[in-house]
Amino acid sequence: MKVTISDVAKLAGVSTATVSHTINNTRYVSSETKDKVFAAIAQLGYTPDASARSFRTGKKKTIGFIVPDISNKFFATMIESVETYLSGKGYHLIVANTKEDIVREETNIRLLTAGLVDGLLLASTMDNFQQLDALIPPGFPVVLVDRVFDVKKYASVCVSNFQPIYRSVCRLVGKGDRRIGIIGGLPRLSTTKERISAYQQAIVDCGLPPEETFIRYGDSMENSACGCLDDLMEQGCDAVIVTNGLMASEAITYLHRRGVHLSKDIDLVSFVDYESDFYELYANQIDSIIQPVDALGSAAGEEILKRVENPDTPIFEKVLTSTYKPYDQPRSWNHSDR
Amino acid sequence: MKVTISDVAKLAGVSTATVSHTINNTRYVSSETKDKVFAAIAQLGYTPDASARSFRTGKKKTIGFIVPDISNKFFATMIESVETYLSGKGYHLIVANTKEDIVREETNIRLLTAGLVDGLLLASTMDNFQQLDALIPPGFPVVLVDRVFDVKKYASVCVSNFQPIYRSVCRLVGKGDRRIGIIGGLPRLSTTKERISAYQQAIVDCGLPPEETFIRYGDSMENSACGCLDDLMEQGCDAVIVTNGLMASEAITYLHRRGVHLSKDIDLVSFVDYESDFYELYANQIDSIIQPVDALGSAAGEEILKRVENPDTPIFEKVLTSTYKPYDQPRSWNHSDR
DNA sequence: GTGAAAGCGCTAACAC
DNA sequence: GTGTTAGCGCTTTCAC
Repeated sequence: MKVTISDVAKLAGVSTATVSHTINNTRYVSSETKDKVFAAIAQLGYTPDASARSFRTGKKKTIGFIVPDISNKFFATMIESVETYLSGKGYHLIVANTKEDIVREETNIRLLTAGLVDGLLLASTMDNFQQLDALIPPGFPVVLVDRVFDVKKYASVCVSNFQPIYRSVCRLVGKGDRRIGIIGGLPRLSTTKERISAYQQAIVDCGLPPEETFIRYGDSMENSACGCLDDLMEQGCDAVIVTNGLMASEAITYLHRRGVHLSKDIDLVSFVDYESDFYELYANQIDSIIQPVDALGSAAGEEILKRVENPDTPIFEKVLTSTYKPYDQPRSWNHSDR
Repeated sequence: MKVTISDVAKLAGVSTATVSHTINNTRYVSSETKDKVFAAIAQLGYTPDASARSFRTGKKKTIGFIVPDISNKFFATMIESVETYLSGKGYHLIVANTKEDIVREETNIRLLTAGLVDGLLLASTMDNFQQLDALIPPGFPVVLVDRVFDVKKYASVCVSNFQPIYRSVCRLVGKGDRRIGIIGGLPRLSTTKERISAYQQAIVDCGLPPEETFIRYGDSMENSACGCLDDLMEQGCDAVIVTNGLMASEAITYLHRRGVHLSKDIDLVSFVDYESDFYELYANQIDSIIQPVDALGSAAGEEILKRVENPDTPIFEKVLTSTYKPYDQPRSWNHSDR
């Protein structure tokens, strides 16, 4: 049978209040009493019931994290770092995976916010902010991660998308490339939009003719990059920018199989997932944009806990910067590049 | 303010019992009453509080899954498939990541079983069964996943490890290789032990001299394979078996960088993570052992729910089989190979 | 066909 | 320094 706090109290010869306070260090208890309580706990093998506790306090000590694709190393690594951060603070993490499916996301938001978690980290696959907003109970702590919205109602933690893509284009142009294509993720995502618009602006700024057909969109998941790549190569692109690590691996694999040589036959720039094997293998043949995944994760953890513990924390966007790693540092100026 | 079941009852002009039964379809309610209740629910925007509910019923509708390494695609994919299975049955999944750390595993087992989840899926990094067993509350539903123990106290879902490794050795020998090395994962894991012993037995059966130094162990995580590989190559191995997909990617990358050609300079056999890019890229140069990850995941989900819903379900081991994919099908017999 | 009411195990006033 | 006790929101017996 389940052993409860009153069993402990009875055996220790004290009240349940004392047992509770002893366990939680929440008011003074004399050391003799403490000893008795702990002895009773040990003897009975008592473990406080987490659901009774969270029911009573309203605190679950759990954060939900809704990710679009757990098998994408970018998110897997982030989950890892969020979890490490949270568990250091005594919190748990519930992960839900939407596979970039809006309906799955809706379901999960509803379920998680209905008393399962204290706060929500959300890398949303939605594009309609109203739709999202309607699902969040008023006042519920939410931090958007990686993907944001125009309406700045929720705090967010993300990575600057504009600068590295802009720079990519400039470098490619400087290298002599004139037909520069780009493969984006799902068009509805803020990350995709930002990256594409950085590309467009850079193309114009560099004096190249804008070609709508050089912009191709994948689905941000596996097995969507090759078609785009085919398409761009058919159009005679001499350089391609890939805006997501998963699609980049695919692109590299595909080019390799087709016997296309990186940086000789075609220039590639890509977001890469740090420490992934592909990064190691091709780091010297492509420009890499390395996102600070671990930092993103802990920042996300930090922000959501702030808001769980103090709901009045002001809204703001935290923007981290990626590292741009040119594959072949050109003769450099005397001063730093960044 | 929070809207509760009695607010709904009041507005609908019925009792809380009726509201509860209406929501849960748990006894007959006339359709007029139902209508009133649903109208009130809609009007107030009522959502039943999950923690009150699970406190009351003792059911959390949540399963915990403790994995050793979430950034390993094998486990990431499995999480995905477990979650898909569970959410179809109205259950949630809490994932905890141990990074192959026994202490983190202990902490997580304790936390999850203390009222957070109804059942536990466990891909344990422990080797001492007693230590594990002591952490599980008596009667708590547990299913071991991928990694098992000699003592068959808990149900398990895993993949046959012996046969594919044994076959690997035989094929390599048939190809003419005589110095066959193997890189295992953490030595304490059942998967590693089974694979190594399959290797040893096959070596002996094929009449090769057993060489202890041809057996090397990584840590089942990233960045541990290269050292082992170096070592084996220094010893003049002409073939290497890698027993885990993550380490295989590394091995391939590393060989590539060192300019060693697969299947020419060295033969490689490896567990690969299906659909990973490396698989695509090198499938035609190495023998691959493909584990049925999705099937593992749904089997794990199925088994744990069975046990959550009926604690008396008999213990048994479910063993799935991997697909062995020779890289270069030799002229084959008329009948099937398997 | 529906209501009243007793708790589930715990925490936290409030009281002494 | 410790005890008493009122609920948290829900489900579910028992009663009508």
